[in-house]
Amino acid sequence: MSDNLKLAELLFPDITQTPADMEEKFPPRSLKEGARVTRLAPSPTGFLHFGNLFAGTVAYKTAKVTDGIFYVRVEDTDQKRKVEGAIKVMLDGLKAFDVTADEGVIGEGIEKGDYGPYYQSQRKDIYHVFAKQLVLDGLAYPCFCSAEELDEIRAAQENEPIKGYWGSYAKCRNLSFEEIEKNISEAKPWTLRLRSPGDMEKKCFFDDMIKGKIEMPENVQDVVLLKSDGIPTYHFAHAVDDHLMRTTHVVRGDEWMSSCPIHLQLFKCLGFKVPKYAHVAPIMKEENGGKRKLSKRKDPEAAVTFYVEKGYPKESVNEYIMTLMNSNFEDWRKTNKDADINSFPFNLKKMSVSGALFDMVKLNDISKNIISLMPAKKVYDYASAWAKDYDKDFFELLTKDEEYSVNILNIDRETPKPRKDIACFDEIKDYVSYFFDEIYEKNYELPENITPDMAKEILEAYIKEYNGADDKQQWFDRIKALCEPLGYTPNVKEYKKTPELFKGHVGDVSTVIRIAVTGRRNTPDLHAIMSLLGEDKVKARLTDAIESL
RNA sequence: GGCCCGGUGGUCAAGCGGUUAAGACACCGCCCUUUCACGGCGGUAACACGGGUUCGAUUCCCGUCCGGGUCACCA
Repeated sequence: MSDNLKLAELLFPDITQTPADMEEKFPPRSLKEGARVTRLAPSPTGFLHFGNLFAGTVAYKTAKVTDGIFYVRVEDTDQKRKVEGAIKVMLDGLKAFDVTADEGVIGEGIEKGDYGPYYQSQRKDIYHVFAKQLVLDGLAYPCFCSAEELDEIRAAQENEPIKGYWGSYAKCRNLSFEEIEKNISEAKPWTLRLRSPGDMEKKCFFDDMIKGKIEMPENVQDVVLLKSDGIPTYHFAHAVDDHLMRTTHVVRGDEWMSSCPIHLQLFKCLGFKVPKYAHVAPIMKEENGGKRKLSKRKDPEAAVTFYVEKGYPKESVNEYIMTLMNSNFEDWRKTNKDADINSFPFNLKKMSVSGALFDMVKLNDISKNIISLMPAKKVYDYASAWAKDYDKDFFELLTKDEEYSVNILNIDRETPKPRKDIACFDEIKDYVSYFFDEIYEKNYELPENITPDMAKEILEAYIKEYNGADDKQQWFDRIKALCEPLGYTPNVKEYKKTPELFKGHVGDVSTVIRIAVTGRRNTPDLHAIMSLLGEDKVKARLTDAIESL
């Protein structure tokens, strides 16, 4: 019995299956030519970062445009970082923006597909099959170094160009079988390390779908494959899982770029075909003129829940993400106004190589456009669904009289040039507040050229003339008729020519009325507002204004 | 520090040997207008720097500077 064989049996006595068994159990997928298999592999930290959504969307679209498979795998190999309910937070966040998995972890504790389990913590035996094979091939060995010893090694490597467990620093690399056997019998904890066949003089290459051709020195580090608890490190799990789950395109953050030499080597040692890589640049945030990654701690917008809580429609966030992903998306959208976002020909190769700054103003612009194009009923449905979860009181108010609310939201909507006032549903309460006495806040602050007496004079005259049954033309004619007797002109142009002849113009008169009725100087179409409010309420407000001024 | 990657207006970005260097957001002005929006028209504003290669470089090469990533029994 060779030493490798003895060692393999010593380390993995219970593993009887072979890599060939695994190949048979998880055969290549029969998908049509060109179909890509992608995945999102988050670790369950209880926080879904915008970057996860972003990378997830990239992976999702990549699969969708090729009629492939997008699956979710949970990378829960770090026991120390486990958080209760994390899976739900993650899946809810993805689902809120239509990133839904075809396979893998599709719900808390719910898995779908033939390539599972999709929780890494449940794949221990699978990893061990390949770990054992590596030992058999002389490509892996147990390491008994303690954390302290590892620290010492690091400390000794201050001036070494290549750090880590390699070369003469790899103390356990050449332990004899007897030494190992002794350590094991003494129950010393061990990790399994790769016996790296790398040559630091040689380069390794790969062609990244986003970054292009990359050349790096080969890996020479004897990286840890299995931690002392027997659970694999990211590197090892990545190789085994993405191979066995038949991932064709590994979409992940570009912080992984630098470990590619390790991954390439691992695939080679395991006899796996290397998948295509697509390393996505992170979304950045501006700070003191510099750039840094969107930070979970500092930036509320780093959390996907932020967009849900603010009430951004999923369409808005998705469109914004698309503009960041493929900058030709905006042009496409311009010529395909009503097309389903999924019919956009997303192209991995058009992804930006470096990280884009997150632009809230742009998101708002996109969102305003999208909401402006929605029918009032849809805005109502979205807004009330949002309010139900995030503003209970407002929800009651908004849904008390659906027709009334829909009509409010319909002002200046469904026209060729709809208003673009609302970016997220969180803004609606304020936007419509003057329609509801319960939340209406009066504010009679007048423009500088209008004194309270002038305003009072206008309102007193107007309240006598006001008729709730007027159509828009009649309504405005009546306001105009008010002008001259009070010393204003109904003609704005005339006023601009000879302002000294008048106290003001129709605009001033209607502004006073607007303020009295809505408590604001700027609103959408006043006639529509007053019609919705109804004669009684309008009169009450006018009266109140006259008394308060 | 070693190794990677990147640097076109304030932002997102087309262009990749010869262009008046697109477009979008933001900003400014004008028009429209009872307010605010919307819409229309116009405008300000960019190839990090220094060397090459070339008839010609934003585009190719080298260096500098700047920015980002990474060097764990974390992912």
